[in-house]
Amino acid sequence: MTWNVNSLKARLPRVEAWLAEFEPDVVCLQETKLADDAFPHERFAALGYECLHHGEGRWNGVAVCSRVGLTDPVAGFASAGPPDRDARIAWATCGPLRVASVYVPNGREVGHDHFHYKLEWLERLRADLDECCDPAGKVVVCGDFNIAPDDRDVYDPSAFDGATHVTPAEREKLAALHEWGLVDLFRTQHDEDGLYTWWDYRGGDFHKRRGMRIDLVLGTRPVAAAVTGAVVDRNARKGGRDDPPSDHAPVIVDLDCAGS
DNA sequence: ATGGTCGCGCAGCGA
Repeated sequence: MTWNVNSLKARLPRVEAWLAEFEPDVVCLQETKLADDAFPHERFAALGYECLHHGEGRWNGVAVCSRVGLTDPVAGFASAGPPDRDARIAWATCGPLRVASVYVPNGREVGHDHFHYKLEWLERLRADLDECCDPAGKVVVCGDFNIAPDDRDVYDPSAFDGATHVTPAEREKLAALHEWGLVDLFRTQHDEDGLYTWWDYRGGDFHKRRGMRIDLVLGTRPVAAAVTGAVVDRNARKGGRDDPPSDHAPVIVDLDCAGS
């Protein structure tokens, strides 16, 4: 499962209730907005999870949590090179899977410095795969990509003309991940449009079904062959002042890992 | 009605 929680501090009761109900084996979180020493390891341990957190405090922050073991943790990019300026990726081995939780830079506006950072960040993610992973192995890269892979992943493509998340430049970087060997696991199960993972808080967008599918679970072909189902839990996007939701919903992919 | 919503943290930025 992957979920951009938009502050784990603000979302902890909701995340705990969700984990207790669905009991996923591997959990990737983004936008924890916590420093490492503020991560509630004991609360996750109480639910059976061992966690790797990579955070900085006010912004960003990612985690990989597992109840099937967690080894070989890497906080940040795994490949050679200078450290990332933000806390946006963490790698760990969970059972048979090599897993990355990623929070791809938003980009802000096309042409903005942050947009170039986004494109370079995606190139660096490809370098992690090239240097540290095998496309014949069982690798999962999931999280908030801040890219809608296709026009069917956006409620109104014309509303995003000239905006980030849909440009050819961003989609080409995503294509480079597919060329390496990653498959969009959700799309192995569902072809239709209108299936989103993020809705703006403003304007009642969630209730008007104005969203985007920008949270992705990518896996190598051996993983794709094991997929038995995939869903977005829209219910987790519901709620009001007494139980405020993240602006993202969790994406769950079921794998049959018998024999691995 | 010239906004609209969050989180962080206490102004205004980032999403």
